[in-house]
Amino acid sequence: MRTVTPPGDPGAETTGGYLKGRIRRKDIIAAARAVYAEAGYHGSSLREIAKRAGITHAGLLYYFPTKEALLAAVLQRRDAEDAARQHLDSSPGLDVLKSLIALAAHNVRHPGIVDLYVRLAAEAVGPDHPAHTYFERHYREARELTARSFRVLAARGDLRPGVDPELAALGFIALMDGLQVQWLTMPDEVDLVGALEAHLQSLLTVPL
Amino acid sequence: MRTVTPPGDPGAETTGGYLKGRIRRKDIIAAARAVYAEAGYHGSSLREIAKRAGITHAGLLYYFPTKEALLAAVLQRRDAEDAARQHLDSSPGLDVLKSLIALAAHNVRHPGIVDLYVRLAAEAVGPDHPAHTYFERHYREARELTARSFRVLAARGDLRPGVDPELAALGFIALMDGLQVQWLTMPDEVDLVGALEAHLQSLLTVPL
DNA sequence: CCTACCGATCGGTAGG
DNA sequence: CCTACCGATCGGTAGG
Repeated sequence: MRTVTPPGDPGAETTGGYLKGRIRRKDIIAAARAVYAEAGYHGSSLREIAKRAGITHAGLLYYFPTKEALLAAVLQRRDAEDAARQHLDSSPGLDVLKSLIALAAHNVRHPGIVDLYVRLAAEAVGPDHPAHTYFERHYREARELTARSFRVLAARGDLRPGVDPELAALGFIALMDGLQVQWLTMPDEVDLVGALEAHLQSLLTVPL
Repeated sequence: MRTVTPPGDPGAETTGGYLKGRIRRKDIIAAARAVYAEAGYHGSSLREIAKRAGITHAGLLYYFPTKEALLAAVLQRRDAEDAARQHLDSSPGLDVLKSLIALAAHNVRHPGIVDLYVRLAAEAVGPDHPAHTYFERHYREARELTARSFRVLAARGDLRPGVDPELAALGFIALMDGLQVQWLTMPDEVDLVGALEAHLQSLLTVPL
């Protein structure tokens, strides 16, 4: 065997290169997501990730030259999937808020995604963490899209008087995150979607 | 020197034993809190904690026989401090909710406590984590105390109609947690206390 | 992509 | 409480 394979070009990720390399990269990223979800980023070893992808850890480093490069690829893939799902770049308004709740409902059926997100977000609060900038951007974008949506609702008179769109947006995103932690800790006692709907309804003058 | 020192009796923690040993335990626990806050539990090493406490890691293990025993002591100490502050065991009602917001305001001035809590909670979502049971209990108790408070408000007519006390309680606790993560990630952009007050006000028919 | 290796670090123990 | 050690594991590199 030992056929021609692509170099460990950072930035190429899952696109570009030869077919075999693209498949390997996809497998490695999938394995990394699973292990990060179970053990966080710092708690994960390249050897464990590589084993699940069916190669050695030195082989993994052929495709992703450092541990951080692999994390970057995982985060990039998450963004690509979110964008592909297209729920979030519709025009601001009630639909955006509903699609955020739909995203939460989707996540409840895919606990691994929630695990990955919750663990990485908590690890990345420190400014030195390699995912810190990613989460700053992620939170800022989510908050601004949500704030715009609340402003649209306010202009229509659908927002309960006295509700500040910026604070409501901050709270809505925070509520999603906090609910995920409690839900992961005790899935049977936490109605994630119900709590989100109840919260949103309490901010509106119109039924959901 | 080498004077008589207490054995590594698990359960004794900071009470009991000789004075010197109690002081050492306190120092070690304080160092552990700081390191956990920076690196999480799994990311912390006994050597780093011991160094900050001014001993070797083998010396630390004389007082706390395993890494897990030290974590248990840290969690136990947190509960003791919360109980000593007595904010939380007043009778259910608006005062409890206000004191939770006051606790958040207190935490904003002590980021290390928030860091410790956020990191450990995220790590402990897995049922195998040594702090998992602690956080299950913690969440359940916080949620129940809050739910009781909302029920008291509802009976008085101070709760906005349509608000379910159980879901509101779940949401209030989750909001606190989620806000803490965003606040740690970008302190300048997040008004933690303002968002909590705005949220609580939106659930009430009376001014805060 | 693998084998084989490196230096560093880990939690824990032996023995005083 | 320390010195000295153990086996295990880590990310990364050399060299094919």
